[in-house]
Amino acid sequence: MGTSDNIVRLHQRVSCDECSLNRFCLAAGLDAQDTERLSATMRHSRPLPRGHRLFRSGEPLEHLYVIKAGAVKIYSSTADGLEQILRFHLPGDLMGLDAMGEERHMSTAVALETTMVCMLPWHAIDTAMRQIPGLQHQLLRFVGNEIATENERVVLLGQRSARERLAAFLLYLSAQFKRRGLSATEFNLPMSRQEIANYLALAIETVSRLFTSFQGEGLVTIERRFVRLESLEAMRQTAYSDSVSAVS
Amino acid sequence: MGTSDNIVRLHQRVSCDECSLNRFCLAAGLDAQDTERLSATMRHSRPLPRGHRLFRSGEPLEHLYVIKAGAVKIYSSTADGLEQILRFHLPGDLMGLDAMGEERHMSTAVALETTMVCMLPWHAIDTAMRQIPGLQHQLLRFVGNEIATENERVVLLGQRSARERLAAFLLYLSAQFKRRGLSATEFNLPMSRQEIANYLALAIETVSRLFTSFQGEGLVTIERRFVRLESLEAMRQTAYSDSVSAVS
DNA sequence: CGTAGCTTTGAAGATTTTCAACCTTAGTGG
DNA sequence: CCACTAAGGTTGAAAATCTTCAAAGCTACG
Repeated sequence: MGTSDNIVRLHQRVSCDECSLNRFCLAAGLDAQDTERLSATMRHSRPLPRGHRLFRSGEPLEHLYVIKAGAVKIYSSTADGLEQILRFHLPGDLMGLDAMGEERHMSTAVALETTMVCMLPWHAIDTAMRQIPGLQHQLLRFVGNEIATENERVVLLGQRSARERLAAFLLYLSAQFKRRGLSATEFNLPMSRQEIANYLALAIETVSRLFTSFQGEGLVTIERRFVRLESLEAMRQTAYSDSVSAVS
Repeated sequence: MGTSDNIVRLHQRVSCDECSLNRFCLAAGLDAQDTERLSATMRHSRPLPRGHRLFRSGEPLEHLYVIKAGAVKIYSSTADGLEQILRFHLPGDLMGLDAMGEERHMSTAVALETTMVCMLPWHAIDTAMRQIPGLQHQLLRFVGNEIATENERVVLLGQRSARERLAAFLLYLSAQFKRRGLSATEFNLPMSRQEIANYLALAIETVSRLFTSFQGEGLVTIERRFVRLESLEAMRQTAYSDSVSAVS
């Protein structure tokens, strides 16, 4: 038990039309020829094991990555060796955009589970952009959304209690899975408690206790990495107004 | 006393070559004609009073703004009315980039003191980008840097204590002023205690106490909004390793 | 079956917030 | 010119939240 039948595991393969082509080219209004030209430069990774590093802080920007299957964490390391997870990525997500400022990665990307990616050479994108006006526009949109997401993250860390943060995190995952056609209420966490804690800027024990507490209130059912949200509405209550004590 | 002679106030006018033209066009390698064409679309605001709103969350993206003089805070409002200041901007800074994703502002910009800005119509930039390859490249660099800055902010909120955050904030301001040719060790805070507290995700009382404490340790001299950093090195110690008790 | 790694739980402790009061400064009107 | 007021800032004490330390439990894997 734990993993229900209707839960599709993340590492099932997603067709590649779904990733680069669709999100990049078609949305940018490219014609078939342009799409073909760009996708020819694209390389596909073999399955990468848990812990595999896609890129590392400081390295020059060589590729953008689109996840085909699996999950990835992006983290930043401070001078004194502390790590802060900045975001998690799921299939379909584009990674590496934050390197565009300096053409150098400012963060490190590591696979959380067996992961496959498409690699788009940056120089190919760079030259394609000069010829295809829609592409750069699309890219700016992506980056703009990235900033908006980061902003929400600062609000989360700045304004929300531990309880609210964890609830918001579960809702965030729920929305991500739903967008990918998976269950919004039942899923497996791709990351460890330690990684959740780090992401939410909490101690691992705090996360553990909150999970227990959520379960006690009937908000969720949790079994190791399996999560079932018993009520999205109650979870929203918890995420956005802890002051109004969350009764079922 | 408080305001020394050698401290140039922010609201002294910065020449406009300094803002849009320089940062945007010249850096993008545009020729004189292109630069001229783009700068012709640019509008200059009259001095805006403290509290003036430049743009508001939800509004469609109409302009990018470059600060000529003054200071601006960017904040995001949550559904339940809480505000989180995302960043402060000083003369020369470009604002509005985070609206590119949805072509709609996701945050609100308000003048902290009397402020003057250049307004660049987004449609002009958008069309110019299609013709001038260097421009979009430059824009992507800007946005990339914005993401890198946001990342650092998440690390600050996630990994640093109140003490470390405030020290890092003072060093951040110091660097900003230095970059603008002003004193790195003596300046006036453009924002209130409340705004500092909100930015650092702390209670206003905590900020106040820390200022007092810093002063007691001889790290700074503070008088209302005037700040003198007595030792940048000691302040760095405080910002990055509070564990090693900060002795002069 | 045993070990290693991750997770949970409890108790004590630290940091930060909240509440409440007071102080200071700048602006206002008598 | 001076007192008054409002806004912002400081300080102290109590309380809450979250973390740390320590130990034990569980699961997966060899």
